[in-house]
Amino acid sequence: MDEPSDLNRRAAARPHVEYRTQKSADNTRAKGRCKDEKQEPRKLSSFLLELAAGKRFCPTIAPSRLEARLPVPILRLALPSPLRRLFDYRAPANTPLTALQPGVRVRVPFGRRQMIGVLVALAEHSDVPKEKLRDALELLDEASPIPPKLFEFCLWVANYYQHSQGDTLSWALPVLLRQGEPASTRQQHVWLLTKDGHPDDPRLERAPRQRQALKIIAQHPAGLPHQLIGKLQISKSSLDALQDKGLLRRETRRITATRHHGSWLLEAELPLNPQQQAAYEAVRAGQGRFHPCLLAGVTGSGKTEVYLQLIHRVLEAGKQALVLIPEINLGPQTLARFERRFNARIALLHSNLTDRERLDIWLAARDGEADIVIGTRSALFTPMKSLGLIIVDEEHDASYKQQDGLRYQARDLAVVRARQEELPVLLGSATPSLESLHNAHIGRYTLLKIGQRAGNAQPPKFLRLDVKSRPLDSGISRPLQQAIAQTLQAGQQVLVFLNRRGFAPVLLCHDCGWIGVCPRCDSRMTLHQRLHELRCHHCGHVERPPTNCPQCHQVDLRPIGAGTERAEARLARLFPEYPVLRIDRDSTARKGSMERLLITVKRGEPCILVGTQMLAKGHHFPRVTLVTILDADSGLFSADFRASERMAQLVVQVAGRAGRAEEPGKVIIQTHCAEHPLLVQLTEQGYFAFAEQALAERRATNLPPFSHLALLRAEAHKPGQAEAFLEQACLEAQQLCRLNASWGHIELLGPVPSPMERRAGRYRAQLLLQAQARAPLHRLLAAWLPQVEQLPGSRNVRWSLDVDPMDLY
DNA sequence: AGCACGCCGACT
DNA sequence: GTCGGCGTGCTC
Repeated sequence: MDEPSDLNRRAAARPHVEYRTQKSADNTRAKGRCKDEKQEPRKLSSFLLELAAGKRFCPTIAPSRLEARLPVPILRLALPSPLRRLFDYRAPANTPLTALQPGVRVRVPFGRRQMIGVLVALAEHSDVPKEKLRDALELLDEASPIPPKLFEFCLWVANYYQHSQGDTLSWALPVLLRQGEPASTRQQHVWLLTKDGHPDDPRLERAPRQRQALKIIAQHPAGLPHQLIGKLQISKSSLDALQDKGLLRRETRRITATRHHGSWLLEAELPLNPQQQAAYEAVRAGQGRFHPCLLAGVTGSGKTEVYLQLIHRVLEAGKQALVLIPEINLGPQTLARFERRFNARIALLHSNLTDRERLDIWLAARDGEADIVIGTRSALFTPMKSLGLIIVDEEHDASYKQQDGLRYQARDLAVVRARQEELPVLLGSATPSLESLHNAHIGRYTLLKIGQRAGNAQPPKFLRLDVKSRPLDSGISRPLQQAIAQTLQAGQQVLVFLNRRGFAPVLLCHDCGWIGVCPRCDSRMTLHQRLHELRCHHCGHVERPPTNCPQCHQVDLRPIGAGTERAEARLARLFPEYPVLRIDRDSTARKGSMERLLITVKRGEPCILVGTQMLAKGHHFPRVTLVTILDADSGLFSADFRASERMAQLVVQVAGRAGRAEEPGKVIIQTHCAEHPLLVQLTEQGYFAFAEQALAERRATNLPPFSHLALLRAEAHKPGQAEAFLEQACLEAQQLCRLNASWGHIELLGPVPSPMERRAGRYRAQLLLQAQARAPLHRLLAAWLPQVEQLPGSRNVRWSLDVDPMDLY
């Protein structure tokens, strides 16, 4: 054999196929089994093995004849359904075996609908009774549209989070691919002159429109894209006529993004300080192998410059970089910075893309036509032809965890993907998560610290302001008011941080004690005074605030506590000569209003910025020299064991907005427990000292990262229903644990009602699983979930499993 | 999840 | 009389 045929080459290149010769390992409870597969002329399995090994090549026998002698293989498909199993189908008639690569999409009948599934495995026969087995309708791809490594990654993810494989693939693939769109780079029609084509052609003397059209097209020697025809006032009929005369031709092209040649750099790289340099060298040293690094750099230490220079090296090596950013509007800002630096094809995946644009980027990245891909957590599922580096910026950010459906943690998965693709991965943050710090401590990640700020910027000074038994005026104590006044008088800006929207979190009747509660949740409604509304922040329920108490009909209804709206109003009265700008989800709801507010701040005149955590992220306020945190206590005494970690991260991130220029910043934290060890640690010795203390507490209480959690949540319309379901599930789990004591110990905590039992009209409960090691937990989950799915109550409750939950609500 | 089937209340 | 409520069952 001289030339390997296309058929043969494809078979040899095929990734490993899970091939089952005997009865499938799962699906064992299927009632019937087909046993009449004896008459097959030869074993399909041996043929497949030879094919996979590239041995079999038979140019004289047409593929159709070859297959005629083989039994029809069974396709095991992942279908977009929450059911945690694969579905078996007979391959469509006359399907060449070589076309059956894992990852190809297959259109199948499912119930009385059609669906598009993804081929996961081939099998010789199925455990499904013959009469139930149906024929697949068609294969949509010649080869897997999804690169084998990414495909494997998706299956890994499905397994880890105990999510349906089909649903996981659905999440990971662009919408258009799930809908059956061809997975090839977009085609484009362009118009070109033929070699005879010339605007001076005598035949056009009496056809001015055609002549004009030809002139325009002549100006585009590379071809004029068809979409521009309308814009340039060229009519379809002129084009037809010109084509008939043989002056014009149409060509179909793949749209390819080509890079302008030359240097990758558009601007000079900044010099790195020794710590930046060390971090840069350390990551570089890991090129081409799995090398997870945690870059812990204080705010303003120039982490981004390290990223940029590392990416530069990746580009020079002819590879691609994947950059994950949190789910706030940092995209445009990041993109702008990258575009200023690099002459490269940079794609930004953001929420406003059309399905078509998303598919185009997906394909471009897959085919190596994008050099850098920037995006939020879902960008982690972008196929990359030759990935060289993954960066997760602000790795501690909560938005990396998806909170519904497939509840994945993109930061953790970035490390998994890097391990699988043998790449360095860089997690960066000024306030690393305790999980990542722990991983660094035990040597799983390389810890890289940048302690100094770039330039001459001074770190801010922290001050704990004890407000015990001091009156709070809309949440603001007298000493704080004085500090604000001084700062404003000195011509500087003040940032007031309060992580609570609205005017007041409670509306109380002073006469009878009535409180405005949400009719659908176990929660109090927040008063929004300007909107004249009582809002539930948990379900979105809105009502008019009453003028009289609904219970005693008196009129003395008082707002208790303070949110940003109240702080803003109070500050505006206290400091009428200075602008007070509020930045939270309510004040920036309208498009562009954030930008307008920021323009005022950037002008640099003294002003007060009041806001929620929106203020803590991304934006820099060089003229802010005083940061005040109105309430740090909620972070110290929450039922949630991660509350203090989040509080510390927020405080440090907010503080990082101040004192970036020459003026040193000051941070004042109002608290009722100024001597709280965590707070003292944080303010006097910094985030890393705090983190050590917090980690020691986690170790002592056996909480993550020193143990591993999974949370089974359930909610139902009737009270008690969710708990009853979880009780059933718990019994199953106990039984599994008893039968498999060798798996290792797993603690079952609950079921208990959720901390806020009723939410949006549903009663919620949860069952927590805690294990010392990952493996026993996952062994249990894998055996348990199929049982939970079968539970009789599972129809009446909405339930979901959260592996590595971020909050226990 | 979807989407059927199936059996009981208020309405053209 | 039927339109439609959500309980139960199934999807290879």
